Amino acid sequence: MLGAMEEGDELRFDRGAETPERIKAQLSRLVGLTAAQTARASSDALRAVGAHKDHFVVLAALAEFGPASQSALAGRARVYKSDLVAVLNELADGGWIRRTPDPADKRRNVITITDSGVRRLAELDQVLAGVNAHITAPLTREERDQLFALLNRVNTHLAGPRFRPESGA
Amino acid sequence: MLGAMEEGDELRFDRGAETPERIKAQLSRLVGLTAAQTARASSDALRAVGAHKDHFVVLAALAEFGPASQSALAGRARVYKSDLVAVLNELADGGWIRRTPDPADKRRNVITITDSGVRRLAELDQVLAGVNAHITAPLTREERDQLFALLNRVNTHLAGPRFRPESGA
DNA sequence: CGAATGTCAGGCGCACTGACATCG
DNA sequence: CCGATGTCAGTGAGCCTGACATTC
Repeated sequence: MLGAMEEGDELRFDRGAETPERIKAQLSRLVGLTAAQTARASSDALRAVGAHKDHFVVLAALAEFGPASQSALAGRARVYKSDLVAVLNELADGGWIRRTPDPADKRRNVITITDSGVRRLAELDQVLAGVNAHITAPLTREERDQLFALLNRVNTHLAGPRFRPESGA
Repeated sequence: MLGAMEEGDELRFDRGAETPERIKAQLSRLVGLTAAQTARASSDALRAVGAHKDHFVVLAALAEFGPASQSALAGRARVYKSDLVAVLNELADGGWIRRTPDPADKRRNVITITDSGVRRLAELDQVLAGVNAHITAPLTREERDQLFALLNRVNTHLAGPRFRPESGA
């Protein structure tokens, strides 16, 4: 109750930013919840150059694996095929990919990355590298590598189960 | 043109099977984007017990700093005051907090955590500890501590600028 | 008067589901 | 017929902005 609180001056800290140390500590115990913060930084930076996360991921998947059908692409880039449609539209509008019907299977489109798409990918890659640099500014080089290594393992571990952008399921 | 894409590769991932290594590597170079994955895990787990992230954060802020006005609470818990209203309604419905008008300042409400609120907080804490355990399963204890320490620093670094749930701060 | 407080109404982006026509 | 493919429509939570009445 109010017992713990002494005549209303407890509520008098209106100006800024006390640092809730313990809350922050608890929060960063949550890998996930802390994460949201940093996720914004990436998507903000991408938005600044007119892209989304999916643009990057899809272009990367194309660059690595070559042309693919949309559903294959969805699986690789871990994007829902329903969302992929819009992403591909945008990428096609930018001239970064080409979407051509597959003559061998009329249900499919073959998605190909273009030369400017490769350049676009490099651009986005650089943007994201900048974001990472900013995010990890207080860390030393070794610590940064360490962090990425750890996140990579966590990520790999989580990737297996749990995610199925409408594969067979 | 279809050369790079073979047949049954599609979406078969029993144990991270068709996991695009380089994409994953690129993704986890993005602290932020990797983050989104893990964030889901936390909010899913919280939803399973009928809570959101904000429930946890707000209760934690109350437990640590004691009773507070809504705007002070918003600043501490880093929640928008507009969203806080609904959160407090839910927490009040659960009997976890009490919202009483401040006699000294009729604009304000004094938010107090109840005994069952403290218990609720412990419950949520445990839920999240479980999530963390799951997320960081492949890591050793030292690595896990290391990861949290690094994230904590990153978090602290990012917390300063960029965020101001309208407490003017 | 200007500033703060709580509240409500909405917006935007993102992960996700479901249905549907078409084709193999 | 069964299943895969691409597409569209729509949900729901999260983060965020803006306005507004009341009180200081």
